[in-house]
Amino acid sequence: MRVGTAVTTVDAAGMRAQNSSLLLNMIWRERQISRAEIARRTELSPSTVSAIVVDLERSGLVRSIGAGVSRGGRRPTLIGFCDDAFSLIGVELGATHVTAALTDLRGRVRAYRHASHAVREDPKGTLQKVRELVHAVLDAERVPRRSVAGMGVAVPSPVHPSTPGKLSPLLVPAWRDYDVQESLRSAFGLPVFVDNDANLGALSECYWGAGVNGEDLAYIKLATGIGSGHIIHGDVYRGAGGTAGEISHMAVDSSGPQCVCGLRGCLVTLIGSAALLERARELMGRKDKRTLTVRELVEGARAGEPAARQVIDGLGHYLGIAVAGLLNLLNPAIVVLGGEISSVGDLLLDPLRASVRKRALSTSMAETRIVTSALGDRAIAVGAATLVLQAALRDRTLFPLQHLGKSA
Amino acid sequence: MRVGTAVTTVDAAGMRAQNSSLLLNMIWRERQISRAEIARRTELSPSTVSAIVVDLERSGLVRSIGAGVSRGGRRPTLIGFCDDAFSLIGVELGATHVTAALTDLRGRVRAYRHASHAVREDPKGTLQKVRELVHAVLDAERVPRRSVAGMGVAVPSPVHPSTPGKLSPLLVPAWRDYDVQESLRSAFGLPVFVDNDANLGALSECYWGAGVNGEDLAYIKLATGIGSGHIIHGDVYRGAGGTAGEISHMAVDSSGPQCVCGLRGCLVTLIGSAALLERARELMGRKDKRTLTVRELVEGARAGEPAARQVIDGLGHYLGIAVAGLLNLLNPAIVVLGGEISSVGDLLLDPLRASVRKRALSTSMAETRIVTSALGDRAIAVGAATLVLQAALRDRTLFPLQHLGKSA
DNA sequence: CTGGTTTCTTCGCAGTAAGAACGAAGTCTT
DNA sequence: AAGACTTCGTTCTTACTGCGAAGAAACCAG
Repeated sequence: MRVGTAVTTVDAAGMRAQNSSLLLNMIWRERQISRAEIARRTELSPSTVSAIVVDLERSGLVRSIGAGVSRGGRRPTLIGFCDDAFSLIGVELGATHVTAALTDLRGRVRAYRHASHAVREDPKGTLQKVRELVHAVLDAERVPRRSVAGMGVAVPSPVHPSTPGKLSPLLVPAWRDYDVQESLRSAFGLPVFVDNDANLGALSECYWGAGVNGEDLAYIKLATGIGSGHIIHGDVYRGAGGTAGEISHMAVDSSGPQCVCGLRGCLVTLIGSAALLERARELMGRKDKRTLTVRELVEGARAGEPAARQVIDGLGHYLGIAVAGLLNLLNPAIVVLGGEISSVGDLLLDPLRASVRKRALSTSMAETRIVTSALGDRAIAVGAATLVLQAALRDRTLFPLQHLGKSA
Repeated sequence: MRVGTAVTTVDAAGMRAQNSSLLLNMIWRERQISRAEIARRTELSPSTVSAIVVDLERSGLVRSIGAGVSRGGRRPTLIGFCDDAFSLIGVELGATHVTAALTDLRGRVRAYRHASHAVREDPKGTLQKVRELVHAVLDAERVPRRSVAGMGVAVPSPVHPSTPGKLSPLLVPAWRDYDVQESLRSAFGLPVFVDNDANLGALSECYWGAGVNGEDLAYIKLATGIGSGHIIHGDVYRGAGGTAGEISHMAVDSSGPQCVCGLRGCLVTLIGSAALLERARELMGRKDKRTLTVRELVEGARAGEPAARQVIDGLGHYLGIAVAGLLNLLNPAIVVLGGEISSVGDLLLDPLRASVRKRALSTSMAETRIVTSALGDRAIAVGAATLVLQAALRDRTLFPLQHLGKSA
């Protein structure tokens, strides 16, 4: 039985590593902070704080950035985090596209590439495409391989904790013989982290979006399928088999339409992109016209088109049933809606909140904020890069050694 | 932003505390293990292991229990955990009853008391009753106050993390001015831990029941209301506001009966005890007879009564919808059903599993076991005591100092 | 009985954080 | 403007921890 206890043994070096991480995290969070303030907050002794800061300075992760305001005595030296000390790579594999982003340690995108590709059907070509895009973003900013801490990859499939590189053979059968993590690790010689796209959307929101200060966050990705990602105690929650958050086939209306999965009224048959566009076409009465896109639906709703508004209202209604269940079950501090359709903002939030209010415990509802994402279409790729950042802030050794010369 | 990193600073004493906890946990888990084996598994040096074991022996938590089998050389001395070193108190507050259990450090009940009481309406009398029952179980085993590590209390209400002693003013308004934790702490001078009953059922299963070896576990309590508790990474998950797992009003059938909450087809209106008994009465055609009990329903189902079987089938059907949603959302390793009705076993599990299979992702379904509880009606009280055990195994200082004399 | 193995303890060593003392750099009062 | 007081950061000593080598004890095999 392994019942939630620290499983890590500690020696002197481990003690230093732990305190060092703690400081690194604090400096990263605060952006600038003095040694004295760190000592006060951590309750570490001033001498210890100084010693660790020297370490961190030597590795190039932090540096002095001038004096702060006095508190009645000598002015403190502010220590700042070096956002540019290392770069991160985030890759997003969608159903039909591949993107790569190069970010700094503050989640800022310094280079970005996008390409359409039949990801599901063509693993080999996809991996080749990824290599091209990653090289492109690295070259665009002339970033040496040495200063990259690692690579995160978002995949459109659940990821089993014990085989992080493998995609689900049921959902993406063509990838059966491919290992995303292994092939990219050997291609670039970098640490590679893989996770589900919705999970990384959640991580992105937790770090750079609406989830700031929130420990427990739920993210719902509205797209072809409906996926959710959950941050619990600041960490992505993956479940025992890595399929936590797969809510496409949650039943919300037993009298709804038949789904390919065999059930009636699955979330995806009611509010998946295909269903929404189909409904919009019906209401607009333009069956003959060429394919409608989500973008057009969003623009229509914003322009006040009744049909588009009606579709969004329906989305809010059904999504509310699922969100209410999620609130009662998980009680997150915040629910963030992502995916292109979420850009309609309040047009979606108003009916959604109304629907949720009717169904959720008033206490859990009162403590939960429901918002739409403000991070845009790069959120997933940035979330992938964030996975590396998160790991490296915990274990400094992930930041490659460099700057071996003494910085007087 | 506090993004899931160790928030604890470490010094030399903290290092020892952490390693000490690690060893204590291992000895507790293994029941008996040699120093050499501990050193191999933890990768701590033999000298360190010996030193810590001396510490633990001095505090009375472990002791030598003879020699083990040789691995080709000197026979190892086995160290065993002293299950009787301290006692734990677990209290359960139900809607209409109060129970108190005295357990050892292995979850064995050494004394148990039960009393009916109008808990919801009478806070003052309830607390008085708790004091009586606790004194009774202590006296029954002649346990001195000194050897009790603490008291856990299960309450029929969500518990907000920041105010653990307060019950929900919405669900239990009469308790507005009472603080369970504070009043019992001052009454007994012991550490008091409070949590929701379903959460503690989950904890109980994780330690003593079906969840052994499972880190992620979901427990569903089938009673007047439907509550669920979740163990995530070995810890009770409470959510941001403490209301995680309140699934009574999860919507599973939009064409179902009207619920007091305003919605149609809430779980509780379909499978709450009242609904099940009502349905059974209808099917049995004995509207005139006196009130049916859950016990009678269980016995009827076991005896093969068609009406009872049909009610259980319906329970399995609806519960399956909720469990499927839970699997897709949280993907636990195991789902445990508790509450009196769950004692029908396979009669419930068969239709439940069939219902779930139709709705859950096949991958998450494949990895999840669904079982009924085997712990009986004391599970919640024992879970409350387990809350203390869990805390004390992490932080040894919760075990009160005694045995100050040298044990040569 | 002898050589090899395993277990556990003892002792010196290295690494870490704590704490006291101190100089440096400001602020504030007079 | 001068001196007292406060805060900041460093240096040095001390205490504690875990590690590793060495050794004693206990056991097995031939």
